[in-house]
Amino acid sequence: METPVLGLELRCPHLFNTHSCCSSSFSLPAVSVRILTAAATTTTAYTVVESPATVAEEAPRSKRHSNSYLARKSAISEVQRSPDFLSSLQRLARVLKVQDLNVILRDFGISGRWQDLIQLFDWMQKHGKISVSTYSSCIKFVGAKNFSKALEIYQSIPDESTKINVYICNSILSCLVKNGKLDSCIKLFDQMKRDGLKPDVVTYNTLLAGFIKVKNGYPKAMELVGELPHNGIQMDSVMYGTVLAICASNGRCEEAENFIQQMKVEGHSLNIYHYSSLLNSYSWKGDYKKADDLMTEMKSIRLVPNKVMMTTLLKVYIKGGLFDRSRELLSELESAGYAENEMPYCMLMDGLSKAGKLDEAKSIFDDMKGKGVKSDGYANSIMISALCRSKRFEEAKQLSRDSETTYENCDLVMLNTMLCAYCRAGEMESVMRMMKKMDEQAISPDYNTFHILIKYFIKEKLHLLAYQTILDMHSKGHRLEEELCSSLIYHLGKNRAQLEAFSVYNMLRYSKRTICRELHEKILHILIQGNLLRDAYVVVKDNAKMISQPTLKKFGRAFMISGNINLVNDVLKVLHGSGHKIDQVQFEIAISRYISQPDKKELLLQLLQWMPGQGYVVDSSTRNLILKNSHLFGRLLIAEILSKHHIGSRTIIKSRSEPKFRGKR
DNA sequence: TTAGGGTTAG
Repeated sequence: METPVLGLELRCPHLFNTHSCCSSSFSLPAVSVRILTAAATTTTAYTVVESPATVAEEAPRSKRHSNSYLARKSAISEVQRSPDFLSSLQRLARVLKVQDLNVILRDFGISGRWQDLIQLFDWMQKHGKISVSTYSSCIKFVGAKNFSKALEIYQSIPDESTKINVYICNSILSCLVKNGKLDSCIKLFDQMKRDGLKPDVVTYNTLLAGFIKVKNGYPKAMELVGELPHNGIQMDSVMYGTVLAICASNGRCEEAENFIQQMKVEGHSLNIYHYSSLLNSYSWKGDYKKADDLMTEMKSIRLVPNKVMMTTLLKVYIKGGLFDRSRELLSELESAGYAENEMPYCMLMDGLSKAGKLDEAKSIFDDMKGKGVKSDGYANSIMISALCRSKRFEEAKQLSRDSETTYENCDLVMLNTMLCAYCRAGEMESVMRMMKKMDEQAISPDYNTFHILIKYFIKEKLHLLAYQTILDMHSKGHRLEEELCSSLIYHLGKNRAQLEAFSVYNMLRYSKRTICRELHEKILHILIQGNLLRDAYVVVKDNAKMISQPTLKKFGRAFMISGNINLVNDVLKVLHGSGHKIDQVQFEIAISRYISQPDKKELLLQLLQWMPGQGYVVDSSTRNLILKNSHLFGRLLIAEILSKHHIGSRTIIKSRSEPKFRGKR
C-alpha cells in the first residue's frame, strides 16, 4: 500500500482511523490528556450539581443526614475509590440511584478514567439505570477522544424520543464540531430536525461555533442565524460572542461593528469576549487606530484587558507594521506575566521577518532565548523559515541542526520547516534523516511535506523519484498543484519519460475542473515526441479547441505517418471538427498508407467519400496515385468517387473565384 | 440539571 520513497517509507497512517486507535482501550497520548483535563476544568460548574458535596448541601434542607442519603454518599465515594469498582458497584447496586451513577460517570470522565467510564456506562445500560444525563455526559466525555464511539452511543439509544432530546442532541453535535466534522454535524442536525428535534439557543450556538475556524464560514453562519426567528430563538450574549468570533476570523470588521451596535440596541452588555473578537477583526488590516479607540472604550467601562486581549492587540500592531509599539507592548506583556511562553515573541519575529527585518527578528529570537522563555520549538521554526525566505540557507541549516538536538519530539510543521531548510541547502543526507525521523515517529507527511520533497527531487534531477512521490501524494488524496505538476511534466518529457509525464497530466486533469491551456499543448508535444499517438489523440479529442493550429498540424502529420491506421479517419474528422483546416500533405500521407494496405480499402473509400462534403478534394498527384492503384479498390467505384472530387474542386474554385456574384443571383 | 462563546506562532 505504501509507496517507498528514497528507500524509506513515507508512512501515512489513517487520518481518522479511530477504530484501530481507541475502540478497545482508552490509553491516551499526553496531548489528549492535557486537552481533556483542560476541558474537564471548564465543566466543573455543571458537575457540582450532582456531586456528593452538593448532595450534602441539599439534603439537610429536607431531611438532615438521612440514612439513605448517607448511604448513597458513601456508596458514591466507595465506587469512585475502589480499585475494582465493578464489584463494588454490584454490591452497592441497590443503594445507588441513577443520578448517583451519573455523578460517578462524570467523575470518571473528569479524571480521565476512560476504560472505567465505558464499563460503567455498559453496566448502567445493562441494568436499565440510565437517564438523559447519562447519555449526554457519556457522549461528551467519550466524544472528546473518540467521536465515532460517541456516535455509536448516540445511535444505540433505543428510544426515538430520547434521540431527539435537546440535551443529548446538543452534546453529540458539539462533539462533532469539536472534532472538525462540521459537515457531518450539519447533516445530523437536519436529520434530527426531521425526526422532531426542537433546537434551542444552545443547539444553534454549538453549530455556529463550528464556523469560527472555517474558511468562508461567514455566509454559512449567517444562513444559520437567519433560521433563528423561524424557531422563535433570540440571540443571547453568548451567541453574539460566537457570531463576532466568526466575523473576526473572516476579516469582517464592519459586520462585527454592526453586531456590536445591534447588541447595544438590544440592551446587552459587552464583555471581554465581545471586545476581543472585535479587536481581532481589526487585526486583518492592522487597523491600530480603531484598536486603540476600542481599548479606550473598554477601559472606560472598567473592563481590564486580559492576556488574550493584549496578545490580540500585539497582533494588530504587528499587522499594522508598528514595530516599535509592538516591542513596547511585548515588554508590557512580559511585566504582566503574559509572555511566559514563546507565542507573542513568535508573532513579532514572524511579522518582522515578513516585513524584511530579518535581523530585528533575530534579535527578538536571541532575546527570547536569553530570557529562558518556554519554547516548544516554534520560535526556531519561524527563524528557520525566515532565514530560508532570505535565502540564508547555511544559517537555516545550522539552526535546523541545533533544533534537532534541542527538541527531540518535533511535530509535523517543525519537521517540514527543517526538511525545507535542508532541501534548499542541498543536504541530501539530512533530508533522508528527516524522512526517517517522520517514519520512526509515525508522523504522516502532509501536503507541504510532499510539495517540499517533489520540488527538491526536481531540483536534484531525480525526476522519476519526484514522479513516484507525486503518485504517493495523489494516492493519499492530496490536492495537486498545477505549477508543480507542470514543471514535473516538462522535466519528465525532456528526459524521455513520456508515459510518466502523461500520467501526471492525467492525475491533474482528472482532479481539477480546469487546467491551463498551455499544459494540453505541452503534453501533446511530449506525446508526439514519444510517438504515443493514441494518447495524443485522446488529448486532442478532449481539448482540440484549446490547442494551437501549428500543434494540431504537427499532431495530424505525426498520426498520419505512424498512428494506428484504423483511427486515421477518426483523427481527421476530429481535427476538422475542431475547426482545423487539414492540409493536403496529411491527406496524401493517409491515402498512401491505405494504398499500401489494401485490406483497409473500406477506410480509404470512406475517407474519399467524406472529403468533398467538408470542402476537401484530393490534389492531382494523390489522384494519380489512387487511379494507378484503382484495381485494388474497384475501378468503377473509384472513378465515381473521384468524379465527385472533380466536381467538388470546380465548385471550390468557382466559389473562390466568383464569390461576388453569389449573392446577386 | 445534561449542552454553548474570545486570542495564538510554523
